[in-house]
Amino acid sequence: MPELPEVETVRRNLQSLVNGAVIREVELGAFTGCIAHPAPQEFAARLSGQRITGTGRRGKNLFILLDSGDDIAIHLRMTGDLTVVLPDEPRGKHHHLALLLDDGRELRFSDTRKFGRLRLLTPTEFEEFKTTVGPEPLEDELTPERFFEMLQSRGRAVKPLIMDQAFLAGVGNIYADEALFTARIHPLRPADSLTFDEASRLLDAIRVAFLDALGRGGTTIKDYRNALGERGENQDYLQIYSLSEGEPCPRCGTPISRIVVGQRGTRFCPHCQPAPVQA
DNA sequence: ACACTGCCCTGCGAGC
DNA sequence: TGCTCGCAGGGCAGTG
Repeated sequence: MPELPEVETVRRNLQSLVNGAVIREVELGAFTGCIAHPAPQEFAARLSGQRITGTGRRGKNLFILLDSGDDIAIHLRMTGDLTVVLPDEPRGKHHHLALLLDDGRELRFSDTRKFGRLRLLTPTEFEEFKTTVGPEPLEDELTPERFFEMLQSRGRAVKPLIMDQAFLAGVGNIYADEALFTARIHPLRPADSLTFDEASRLLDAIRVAFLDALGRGGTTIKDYRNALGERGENQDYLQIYSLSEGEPCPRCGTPISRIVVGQRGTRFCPHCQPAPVQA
């Protein structure tokens, strides 16, 4: 499922593939529920004739900037897929939307599980939207001191907290497990119980996980493809997410545990990531 | 304000 | 072999 590195990979693809192109027409598929705002017909009408002037990203949200000043905000959720193809490319079973470009190519959106969403935002709506998303882990403004301070005021378990997009942008289930493993922090540790050293290690582990994955074109467990339809390679380098319960920890050999935290399957090493002490 | 639960949706693997 | 069932999960609405 696309998290920050995968969305950033797609953004870079789109930046080189469609920047400067004009959207001639928007072709709606049978399922228009993927267009969250405004109504599908208005969405299509307002996009037609617009030139793409750039791309952007905030956490897992991808932006396509238009010369009208509006932005298309896209969230791929679990199985959303954006690809740039020639018109003779057959449409997949879960094709939902196509932006027909003036050079003949198409920017297509497909999504098996129909969780992904597109919305067209005015500059005001865009600014408002950005305030709902937490800081970017890869930006320098997020210092270890600031991250520690953010954790200090929160009593909930650290894993669901770092996956909360309003708290921190871009971390999903895969990189949460990877980073907590690297930083040797149990996923159920209350956020405010982390020491400064642990907070610092966690932020660093998130950054390393993201940068490594970016360098390998993202993680493809099953569905993820970039805008060229290619798989990522980072799945071959995951430390713990791809392991099953009972398989040995790659660091110490202790059998890996699997629990459910905030409805998400969670892997950790009970030796390297000791459980919080109950009060 | 914060924390937590249920729901959306389809494909796939396990079990019988 | 073919069926049913339950699981996978990001974000949002609703609840406490």
